[in-house]
Amino acid sequence: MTPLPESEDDSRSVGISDVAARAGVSPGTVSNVLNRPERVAEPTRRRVEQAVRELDYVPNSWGRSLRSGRSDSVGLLVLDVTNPFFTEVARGVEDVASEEGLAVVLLNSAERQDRQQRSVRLLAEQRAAGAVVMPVDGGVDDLLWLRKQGVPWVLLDRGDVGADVACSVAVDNHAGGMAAGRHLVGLGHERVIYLSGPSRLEQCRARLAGLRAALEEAGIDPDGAVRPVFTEQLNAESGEKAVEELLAGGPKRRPQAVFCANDQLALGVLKGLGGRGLGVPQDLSVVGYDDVGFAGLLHPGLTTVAQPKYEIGRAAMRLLLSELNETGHRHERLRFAPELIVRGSTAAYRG
Amino acid sequence: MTPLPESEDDSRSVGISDVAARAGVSPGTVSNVLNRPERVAEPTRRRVEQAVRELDYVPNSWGRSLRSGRSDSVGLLVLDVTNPFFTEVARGVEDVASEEGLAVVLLNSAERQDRQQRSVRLLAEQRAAGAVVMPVDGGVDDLLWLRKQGVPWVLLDRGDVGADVACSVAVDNHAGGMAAGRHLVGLGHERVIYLSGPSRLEQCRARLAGLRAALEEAGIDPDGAVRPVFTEQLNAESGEKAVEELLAGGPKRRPQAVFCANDQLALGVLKGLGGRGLGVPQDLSVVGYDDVGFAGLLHPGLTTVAQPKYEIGRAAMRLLLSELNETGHRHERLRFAPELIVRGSTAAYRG
DNA sequence: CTTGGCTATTGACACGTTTTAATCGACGTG
DNA sequence: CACGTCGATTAAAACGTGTCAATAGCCAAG
Repeated sequence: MTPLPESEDDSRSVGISDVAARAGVSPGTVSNVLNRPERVAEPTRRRVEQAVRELDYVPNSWGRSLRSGRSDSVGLLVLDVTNPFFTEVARGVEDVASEEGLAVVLLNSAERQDRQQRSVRLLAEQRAAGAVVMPVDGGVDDLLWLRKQGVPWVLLDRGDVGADVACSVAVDNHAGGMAAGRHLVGLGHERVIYLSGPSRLEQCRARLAGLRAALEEAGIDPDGAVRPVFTEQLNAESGEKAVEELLAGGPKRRPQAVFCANDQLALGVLKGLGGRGLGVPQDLSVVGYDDVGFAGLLHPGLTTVAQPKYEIGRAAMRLLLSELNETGHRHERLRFAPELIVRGSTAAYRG
Repeated sequence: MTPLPESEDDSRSVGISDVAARAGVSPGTVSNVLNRPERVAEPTRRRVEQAVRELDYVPNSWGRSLRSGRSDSVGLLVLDVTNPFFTEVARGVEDVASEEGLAVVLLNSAERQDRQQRSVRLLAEQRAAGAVVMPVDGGVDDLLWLRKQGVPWVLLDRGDVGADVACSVAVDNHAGGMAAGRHLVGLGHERVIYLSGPSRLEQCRARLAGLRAALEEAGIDPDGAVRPVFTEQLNAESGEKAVEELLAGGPKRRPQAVFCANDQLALGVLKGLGGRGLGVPQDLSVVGYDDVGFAGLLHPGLTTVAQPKYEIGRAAMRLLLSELNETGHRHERLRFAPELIVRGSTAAYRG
């Protein structure tokens, strides 16, 4: 049996000089035809392009980057790949990057400091062009080191870090908490629980502050009216588990509303309340945060504070691009406004 | 004012030869100390390590890869970053890769052929060590080209492609459809709608076939009993929109159960039914597929066919690793078994 | 015919590493 | 003392590309 006349790439991969040889020109010319086609005369360019096609040549980006000192991939460091908030952001980042011909390396810190450190190290070794980062809540020392290594980054969803350190894009969490608070006050609720994530998260604290500000604004003493309850994680299991604590104190002291730092938490709360025979919104109003995909599809629909997730991702990537391109760059703080979306899970207090 | 005695990295990035100079050895020795420490004598090794620390040297992976011909990053090409099924898989892939010191480049084809092609091209240019791929349903020509370029890959969630082409890991969709079917038959349902995604998706077709097989097994003619309804996409919006068609034909011909190809679809269906005043499971049973996070937290809980998403990801990455390491590699087909999870959304038919 | 100017192309080097073969020094053995 | 051996280190050659100064070719002007 004679082997099929396969194409001739059985050898090691084909390099720029192979193409040059085939087209009867020098490697430098091939490089020019690839990178600055205007500098090379029409007929030679056509010959080279033909050779590229015939040999199925694909340039080696290591060599390119090594020589030019420029990489065309950026990092995206998130806290949790499985969180719908982050994936929506990731989609935004990816879309803009891909428009620009940049590849996105997704890194998942799983909210652990050591994994963040490893990821940062990797970005430095890869000499990534830049990164979009949602840091774990410890210090930003890793990140500062990364910038000193020549990899700039944009901060995502951390409103507390100043513009002296880096560009950042975030949503005004205080305003979000306030919007939720005003809504609840408007419905007549005066005894509300704030179901927070871990207290170390700046986002959680800012939302609480907003909620309290809304009550104060209405002449209600926030210390008496809002009780914060902290959970270990921002997921549904934590929310469901917290229900017991929410209801502690018996029916007389039962809260009139629960404002959750997260839709996942709210989901767990809804589940837990349902299991205990409490109706939403008849017995209790529930407000979430984020407006993730399922929020509008629950029954009742979840009233929640929406964040422009996809747009956040796009904006962060754009900020990074401008930092990469502009020569005299000044850091910029971008703040989006959250939007309250009223659905069926909140109703007037029937006192 | 004298400037602070900053560390001396104001110059361009520090290379291996800088370290060598500082430690009073040759670059080769530094390389050895980094890669094969046993070959270098104790005192020199210590000197070099010290110099590395003092200069804060971080090796440049381009140079390394260029020379050694080996990359330490693998691609993960998914159909939709925002789909919880994929993100869970991604987490599995990432975890195994990170154990092995490999970086994962996440690429999103958004189910579009052109974006898949671009991604494949990128992997070739980057000379990725390998890839885990969930291809769009067109042909696998792009992928075959990629392998010819020297980048091996493992197929994910596509049961129809043979082991002659590549390793693959998937879940037995036929068995999953059958499990759902048997469950519904056991509850007495004999008029069920299969709410499929696009008919071109092999997964959707296989699940339908399984459903039909279960009915046939019970002595019911599948052609009369199950009506397939196709949607454009596998998301909640499509599911909600499809409700109208599900109910077409009036209350007399109303289906007794709906089996959805996807939990997102099922979510939309639940929402749509609720809006029309139909109760689940009293008026209609609903079954989903995947068992994504919110499935158990809905009210009622969604009966669904669970897939070991995280394990799939891990297995795929392991398969890829073995292909990278083994010399004489033979492609392997790995098949996971789905598991039916019965919750509140299904009940016996009250005829 | 010579000179100058312009364009298209070419060599050669640099990028930061790894790796191989060669060198060096020291030490034990005949 | 000569010789071989062995371990530690080094010098130099790759890897595939981009860039830049230099060159060849060509035409028009002097």
